[in-house]
Amino acid sequence: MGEKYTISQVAKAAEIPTTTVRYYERVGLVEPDDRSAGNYRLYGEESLQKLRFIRAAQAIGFTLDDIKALLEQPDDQHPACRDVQLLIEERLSDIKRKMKDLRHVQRVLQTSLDKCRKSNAADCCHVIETLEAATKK
Amino acid sequence: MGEKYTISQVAKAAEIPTTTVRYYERVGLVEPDDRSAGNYRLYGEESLQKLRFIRAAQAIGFTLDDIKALLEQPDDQHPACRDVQLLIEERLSDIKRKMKDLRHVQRVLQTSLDKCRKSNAADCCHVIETLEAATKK
DNA sequence: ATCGACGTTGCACCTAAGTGAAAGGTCAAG
DNA sequence: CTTGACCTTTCACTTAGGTGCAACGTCGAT
Repeated sequence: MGEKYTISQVAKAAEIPTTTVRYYERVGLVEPDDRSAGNYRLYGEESLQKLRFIRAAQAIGFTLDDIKALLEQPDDQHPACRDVQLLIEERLSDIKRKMKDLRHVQRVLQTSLDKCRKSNAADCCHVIETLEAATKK
Repeated sequence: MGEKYTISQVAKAAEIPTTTVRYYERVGLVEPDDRSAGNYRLYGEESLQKLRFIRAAQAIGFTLDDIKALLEQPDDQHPACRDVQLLIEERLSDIKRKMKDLRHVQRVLQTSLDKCRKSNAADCCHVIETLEAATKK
C-alpha cells in the first residue's frame, strides 16, 4: 500500500521511456503522486495503471488529447460516459474510412504492379502513368 | 507549345495552393521552367503534369521523399524500374499491416462499445478496463 | 570521500508536410 | 499614376509525440 515507484521503476513497469513519462506530465496526463526528500518523482500503483492505460488507448488509435479527456473524468461520478461512447464511435468511423481508403490504394497499387511485371521489363515504368490514370478517375 | 503558366495558374490547374508549389520547389520536387522579366516563376505543361503526379502519388500513400526518388529517374533511360517495383511492394505490405492493425482495433472498440451499450448506462465507463484488457492480450 | 547510476530542470531539436506573415516588387486596368 | 491583384523572398510557426543534451543534484556502495 505504501508502494512508491521512482520514475525509472514506473517507466520500466509500463514499458515507456522515462523521458516520455516526464513528457506525459508536461502535457498534463500523469502527475507523480509525491516527491521524495531529494525531489525525485514518486508514483503509486494508480499512476502505473494510468500509464498503462495511456499506452493501451494509444495503441488503439486514440490521441493523447482524447486520452486526456478520458482521464479527466472525475471518478466519484461516471459522467463522461456519453463522451466515451461518442469517442469510440468516432474512432470506429475513422477506422471504416481509413480501411476503405486503404483498400482503394491497394487495388491501384496491385494493378500497377501486375502491369509492371507482365510487360517484360520493357516499359515497366509506365507504372507512373498508370498511377495517375487510376487516381484521376 | 509556348504555354507558360504563372504560379497561380499552374497551382489552380493542379489544385494545389501556390504556397505548396513553392514548398515543393524548396524541397527539390518541381522547378519552374523559366522566369519572366519580372522574376515571376513560369511553368510549362510538363511541370503541371509533374505536380499532378505528385498529388496522385501522395494520395496513394507515397511520401514526398518516395516521390522525389521516382521523379529523379533520368528519362532517357528507364533505370530505376526496379526501384519503382520495390517501392510499390513496400507500400503494399505497409497497407496489409495497417489493415490488419485496423481490423484488430476495430474488433476491440466494437466489443467495448457493445458492452457499453448493453450495461444500461450504469457501469458503462468500465470501457476503459475493457480496452486495457483487450490490448494486453 | 568518491564513483556511478540515477534523478532534476530547461531548452532545443526531430519528422512531415506544409501554412502564415512581413516587406517589398510587378503588372494591368482605369 | 494610382490601385489592387498578383508576385518575390525570408523566416517563423504549426501538429503530434516525443528525443537529446547540458548542467547540475542525489543516492548507495565501496
